Amino acid sequence: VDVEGAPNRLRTLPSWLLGQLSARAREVTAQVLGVHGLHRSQYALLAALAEFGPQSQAALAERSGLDRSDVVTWIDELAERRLLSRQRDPADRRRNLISLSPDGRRLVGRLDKELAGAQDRLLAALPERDRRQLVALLSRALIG
Amino acid sequence: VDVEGAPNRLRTLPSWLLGQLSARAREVTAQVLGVHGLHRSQYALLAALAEFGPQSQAALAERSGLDRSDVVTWIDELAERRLLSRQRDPADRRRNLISLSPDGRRLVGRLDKELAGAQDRLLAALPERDRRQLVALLSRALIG
DNA sequence: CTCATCTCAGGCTGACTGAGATCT
DNA sequence: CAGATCTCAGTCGGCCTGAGATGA
Repeated sequence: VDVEGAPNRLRTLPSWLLGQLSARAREVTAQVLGVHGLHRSQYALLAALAEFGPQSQAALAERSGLDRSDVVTWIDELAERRLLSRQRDPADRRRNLISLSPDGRRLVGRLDKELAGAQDRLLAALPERDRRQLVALLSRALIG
Repeated sequence: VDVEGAPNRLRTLPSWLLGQLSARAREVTAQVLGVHGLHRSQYALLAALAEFGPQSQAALAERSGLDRSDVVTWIDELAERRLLSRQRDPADRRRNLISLSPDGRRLVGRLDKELAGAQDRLLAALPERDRRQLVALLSRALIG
């Protein structure tokens, strides 16, 4: 998409700019994760597991911002690839306790580096200082 | 989505932050336009027409960042509501010349104001100065 | 019984692809 | 002829809803 050729009404509209850049962000991250046969949602799940430890699918859905229904399917795949394990929680047998496997943990480390590279490509036009500024602004807009 | 409860790997990833804020942006703009029975894509078309004048559907697709196939359908609706007119271009009969109607032009003026209000809600946490900074950073990232 | 959790089936939308008809 | 334009049918991925089964 050629942003410069777009009408001023769009080129100056924050919501439109966000949509455009977010679309590019999707592409670069999907590309990186695709190499490992992973979906962006699956990285979110692995990230939540790496940082918060073993937990239920409901907790994972909440922390990764995914829908509980979809978590089922993503976890199915990850379990089959032995990146995590799914076992009934003995303390509450309604729950599945999801735990990252050693392979899963190693993969997260790899993905972190490769995703950092993807951000570099996405924000190639911005110097480091501006990238930090952008992240700060986005965070404040989301949290405030 | 609770951004603060998300894992650090996501909370600090530009692509993820963009995705989150862009999702909210979609909501607020879709809500505003929905009141007028319009889709976000249709506003993009009206904006391109308001700024660049009568033009072909292909030109509209290019400038609004939409797919040529989808433009057909959106224009169908807008034409039926008399917000624009669709007529064969006498100079090149492959083309449809799309022109904004007086009603269409009036509506664009209204939408501009209402969308500005939507941006205010989206970025309520940021003071005016930071909003300009955000727009500048997004533009530079997209253009560079 | 009520509520939480997981699972599955299906719907909806936006973005795209491919092919055909018309015209330059 | 090649190439541009418009149209339509259909696909695909991401996001969501609702209902059922199990268990606290």
